[in-house]
Amino acid sequence: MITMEKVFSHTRQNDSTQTLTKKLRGVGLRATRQRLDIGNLLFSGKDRHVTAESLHDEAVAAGIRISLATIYNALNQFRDAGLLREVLVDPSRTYFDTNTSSHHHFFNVDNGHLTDIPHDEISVSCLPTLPEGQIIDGVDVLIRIKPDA
Amino acid sequence: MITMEKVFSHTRQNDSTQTLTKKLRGVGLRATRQRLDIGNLLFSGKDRHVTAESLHDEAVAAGIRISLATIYNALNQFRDAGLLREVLVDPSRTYFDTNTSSHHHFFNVDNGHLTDIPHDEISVSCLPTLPEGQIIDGVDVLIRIKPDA
DNA sequence: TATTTGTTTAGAATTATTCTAAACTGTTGA
DNA sequence: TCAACAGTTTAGAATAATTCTAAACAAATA
Ligand SMILES: [Mn+2]
Ligand SMILES: [Mn+2]
Ligand SMILES: [Zn+2]
Ligand SMILES: [Zn+2]
Repeated sequence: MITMEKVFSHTRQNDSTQTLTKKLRGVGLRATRQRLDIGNLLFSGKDRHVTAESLHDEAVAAGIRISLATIYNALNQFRDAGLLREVLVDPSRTYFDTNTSSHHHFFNVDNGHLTDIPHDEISVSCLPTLPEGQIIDGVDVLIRIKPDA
Repeated sequence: MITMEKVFSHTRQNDSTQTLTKKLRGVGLRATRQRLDIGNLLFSGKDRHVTAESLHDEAVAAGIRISLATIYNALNQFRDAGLLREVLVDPSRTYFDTNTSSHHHFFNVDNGHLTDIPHDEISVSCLPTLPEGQIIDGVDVLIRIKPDA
C-alpha cells in the first residue's frame, strides 16, 4: 500500500520525528537517522533507564540497523547535552536515565532494576557544611532494596 | 642493631599485627603476610577510601612486594567479610571504604576525592513506599560538589 | 614433620568502553 | 539544486579495569 507518508517521505515527517529533530538541533546535534531512531526508543513512552547494551539489543530487535559504537556515542552526547542523566548503581555498567529532573532511585539488588523515586517523595536534610569554596553539583539518593526475608 | 622484635620475629609480633590477625581469623581468612600488609595500610590510621590501583601504588611505594591481583583478591574478600564497604562514585573504578558504618559522602567531581558525611549529619526522610515484598538493603547519599563559580 | 587446604601471582582472558580512520550524510550557501 | 564542508557512523583495533587459570607457595593441622 502506498501512503502519504511513504510518498512524501523526503519532505514530510511525522510529529514525533519533528519534535525529536527540534530537540536534537536545540542542543547542537544533527538529526541523523540513527539519533532519531535512538530518540524514538528513548523519548517516546514513559521514562526509562537503559544501558548501551540493552538499548542496542532493543534497537536490533526492532530491526534498526545501528552499531554499538553509535549507541555509545549518542548516549554520551545526549548526556552531555542534558537530554539524559547518568545513574550510578552498578560498577560494571553505565546506566542512562531519560528522566533528567531531580529525582532518586530504588535499586533492586536482586534483579538490577531501577525505579524512580519522585523528588517530593524523599527529603534530604543537608546539615553538613560543605568543604570550603565548594558548591553542590547534585545530590543522589540510592535506596538499595532486596526481596523480603 | 639487634632488637627483641628482630630476635623473636618468628614468635612475637607487634600489637597491630596481633589485632589484625584476630580480625582476619575472625572472618575466616588466614593471616598471610600480604593480607597483614594490606591491613596495616588500611586499618592503621584514620578511615580511608581507596581503589585497587591506588592501594597497590601505595604498597609499592612502601616497599611492600605484592601483586595487583592479590590486592583485588584482598579488597573483594575484605568487602565480602564486612571489613570494607564498596562505594559507588565513579563508573570507571571501584572505591573501597574502611568506614563500614552507615554514612554518606561528598564526592568532589573536580579531583575525585571522597569525604565522609557522618551518619547524623544528614537525614533522609524515606516517605516513598517500597515496592511490594521488598525491604531496604541500604541507603546511599552522594553529594557531588565542585569548586565555587 | 607430612599432609592438606588456602593463598599468591604471572600472565592470559574478559568485558565495558573508547579510539581510529575511512566511508558516508546532513547542512548550507551560491 | 547542488557542491563543499563539517559532522557522523562504523568496523575493527585499542584500552583499561577486573577476573581467571593454574602452578608455586605458605599456613594450618595432626
Ligand atoms: Mn562514561
Ligand atoms: Mn567488583
Ligand atoms: Zn530515574
Ligand atoms: Zn566513607
